[in-house]
Amino acid sequence: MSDDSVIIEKTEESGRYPFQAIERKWQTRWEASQVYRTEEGGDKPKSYVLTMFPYPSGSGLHVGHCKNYVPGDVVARFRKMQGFNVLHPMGWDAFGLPAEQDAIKRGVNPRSVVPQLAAEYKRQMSVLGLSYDWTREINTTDPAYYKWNQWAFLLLYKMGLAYRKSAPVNWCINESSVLANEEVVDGKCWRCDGPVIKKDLPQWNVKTTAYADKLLEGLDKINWPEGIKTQQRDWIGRSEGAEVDFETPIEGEKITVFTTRPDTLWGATFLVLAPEHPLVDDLIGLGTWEQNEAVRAYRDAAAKASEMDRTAEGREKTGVFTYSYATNPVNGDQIPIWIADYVLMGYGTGAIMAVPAHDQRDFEFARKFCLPIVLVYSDDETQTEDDLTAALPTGGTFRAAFDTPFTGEPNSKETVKKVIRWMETYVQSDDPDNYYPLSGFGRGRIVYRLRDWLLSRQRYWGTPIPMIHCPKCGIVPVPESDLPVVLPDVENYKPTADGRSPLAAIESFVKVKCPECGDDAERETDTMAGTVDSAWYFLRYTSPHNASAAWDRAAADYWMPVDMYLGGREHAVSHLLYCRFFQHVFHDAELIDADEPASTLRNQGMLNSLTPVDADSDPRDKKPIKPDELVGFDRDSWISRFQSGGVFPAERIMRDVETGGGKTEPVNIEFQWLKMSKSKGNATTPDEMAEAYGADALRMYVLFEAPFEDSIQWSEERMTGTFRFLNRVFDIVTQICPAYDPAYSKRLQVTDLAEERALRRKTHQTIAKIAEDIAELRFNTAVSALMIHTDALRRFVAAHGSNSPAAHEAAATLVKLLAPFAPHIADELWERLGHKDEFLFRTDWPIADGAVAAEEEITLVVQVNGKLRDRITLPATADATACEEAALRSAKVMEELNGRSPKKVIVIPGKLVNIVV
RNA sequence: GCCGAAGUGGUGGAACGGUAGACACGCGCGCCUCAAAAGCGUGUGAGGAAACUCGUGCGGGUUCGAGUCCCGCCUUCGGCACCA
Repeated sequence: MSDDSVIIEKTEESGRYPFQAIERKWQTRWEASQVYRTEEGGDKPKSYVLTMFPYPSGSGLHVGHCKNYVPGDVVARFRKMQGFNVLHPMGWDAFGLPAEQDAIKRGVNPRSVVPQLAAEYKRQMSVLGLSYDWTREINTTDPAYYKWNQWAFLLLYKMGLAYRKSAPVNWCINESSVLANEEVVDGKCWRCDGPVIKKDLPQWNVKTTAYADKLLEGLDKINWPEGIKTQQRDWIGRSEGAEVDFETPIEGEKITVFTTRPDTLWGATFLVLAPEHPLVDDLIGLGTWEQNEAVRAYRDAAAKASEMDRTAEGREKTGVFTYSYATNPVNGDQIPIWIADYVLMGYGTGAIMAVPAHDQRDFEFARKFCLPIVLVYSDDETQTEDDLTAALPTGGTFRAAFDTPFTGEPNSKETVKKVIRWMETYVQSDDPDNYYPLSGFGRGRIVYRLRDWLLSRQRYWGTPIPMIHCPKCGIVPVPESDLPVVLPDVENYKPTADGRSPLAAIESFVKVKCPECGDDAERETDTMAGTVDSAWYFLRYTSPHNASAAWDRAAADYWMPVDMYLGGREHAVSHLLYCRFFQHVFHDAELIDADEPASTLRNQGMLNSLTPVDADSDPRDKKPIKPDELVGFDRDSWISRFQSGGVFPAERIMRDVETGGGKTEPVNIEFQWLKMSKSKGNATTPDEMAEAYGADALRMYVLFEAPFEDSIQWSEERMTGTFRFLNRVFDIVTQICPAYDPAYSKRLQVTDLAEERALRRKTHQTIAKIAEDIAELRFNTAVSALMIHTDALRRFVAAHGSNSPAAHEAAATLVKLLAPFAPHIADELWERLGHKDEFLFRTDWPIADGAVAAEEEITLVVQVNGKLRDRITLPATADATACEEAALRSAKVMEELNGRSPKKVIVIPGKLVNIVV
């Protein structure tokens, strides 16, 4: 390593430390010596630090990515120095639409683009000094990776968790692609904002619903942010209630509804079916031709309407009567059957009993269509339905009018349970005058809002689903020994007109022999959703090169679960739910010990950039304008102009795509803090910042500027703070270097010099403080503590010179504590202190000596009636009595008391005395 | 509408129920310099000459003591939204 021991001197004229040379030098050395290779085994504890892996796009990294990657890097480096075996890997989540769309646009195969993009990301990550073990790099588009997606799919299939079903799906017209529910935002496609309609296609689904309860229970034992847990609970949406059967005029067909309020059955005055309900067709035909046409028209309109139209805010209830009636099982009433789109086929049974007196939606529907309203609960028996202006979901007692065992019961969960028990056992009566149902017309049931995971995509750039359709044998899984089913090259990336994936057009891919009968068969042409790739990638990192299994059992059991998982809040219910599902499935299949993927999860904040936007665009979502589209754009002066005078006019260049020429048109400009992204034109690259201030200063800036979970308002100006700090560190440590004795600890002893003791105290307090702060992800206060410590050292050296072992201890400790945050300058200064051929990554975290860290004196705060009146310095040994006496002796207190005697004295020894008069 | 997070100087932000504003940006003054930049030192919540007083979105409460805990509002930002 001595071959490149470049002597780097501070460039005198600039007054800045030579960060560029230092960073290049150490990045080269780290790479050459493979310092970040994961170590396993020994008797060290393990720590798996994982940052969500990126989708490598063509625009590369910007400084906003530092908000994700730098904190993880600090934790990984810290744990390593603390003596853990650390797994800190990185990879590429590279399947999916953006690469494919780019391919369509530019006519290139994503297969050839992904490695270039990944290489560029990797280069930029190295510029930032991130300590990834690149020998464990994974790429989801590598057949050696997605082979195991296919293996996992076959496992789900064998476990009965994967099934094919023709179902209405979200279909984005623009992208000609199926979307998962969470990919539909406000009824529009999350990616292109295009309209989303319902379309019937045979789809592969996975029974996540079978794991609903396990996914709920698992939340209780993991240390994840409460907000994420709440979102997952809401998404799963467990709801306890009952199914109730209603007889219909159609022979042998019942309508089963789901209700959370079976206790209000006596108030059910009509039924409502979802337009897609299978019985709708049978019910049509019982009315006149015109009537049936109206029902048909309504159903067809509902099918065509986009999700946005159907769920639009404050929308008036719509619906249509089927001219059929069902029988209310508790009283034999014939109640009308309606169809309305506020009832959703995907939830419960797709049918409800409407109880307008106690449900607001049913109430609105009943009032609009003049349907009867019957109160089941009321405050008194004289209350009538006519007075109602809104439904009464709570309150009141069960009315006497219904001749049930429930008269007088409160409107409560207990009553609901009683009714369910009664329903399940209710038997027919002999009394011919009363209508009584057959026994068991209803039963308790739990339903979930969670729907099964739709993972078919009619797209090219994804993992082929390893299934074969045989005319004789039906659906046959590809034998495991034939995996991977390799994604072939393709000429055309667009889906076929019938909605099948581009793979359907490749005969050599589609044509296959059935593994069971050997006859001609066809391959499945759907590919998997990208969320499959990320649902188990953390397991692959534990043994990324294993060719015979998705993971090595021993390695996975050693590293799992992830100890610290860092990523954005936007994955709350998609990725973070699916990866938990996979982990539970693998656990149940006895393939892994851990049943949860990550014991601790934390969400970092965003990094926002002050961005010029079109002031006249949609106020909730103002359109950013790229700087190069604005005539005479000057960031600083435009921002100050906006801040002093608000919106102002400018000229925007409208490029003509065909001719390449441009004309301008007027636009009103304002500035908004928007999440940094290349597509908005508001991004700054880490390369620029590393060039101007160094990666270390950039790292420290994103750590220092705001708490980990908060957003940062990007400001290059403010980065000067951490940059100046690193310069001061460089100056003071290099100043100490000539006198520095690496064996300083032998010379450390109890000293008469108070300043020396104070410096050592600060050193040891800082060690403890930084360790605590990193463990809690409080990087901003950790950086602050480093600044305070550096300042203490500088003052000490200014006053007492650099010969003191206390100063050497402070300097060496400072460099070590700095290492997780600013690894380049730390390694450089460590070397300059004489520790040749060492990497701080491989050294030990300093140990705080509690005795040295203990304060000698305390500042006693003296309050009178809770107001600060005096501060007294006392020896740290002062006990409660000494504190109280000192406080009462205080001249300021005597003046304040003015002869009055204290009523009460509160003493917190060593801290505070409060005298109450 | 429901759920979640948060409101502290000119700015980003500190603060186990115990000195509000650590640390930093900006700004003022001083040193260095022919001058500037950089750097170093120093000051910087508001009012006041000072002693002091007032100050953590608003209104109550608990407490010897509240930015912190409780109740009710207001505002901002996320997420969900006819889920029977």
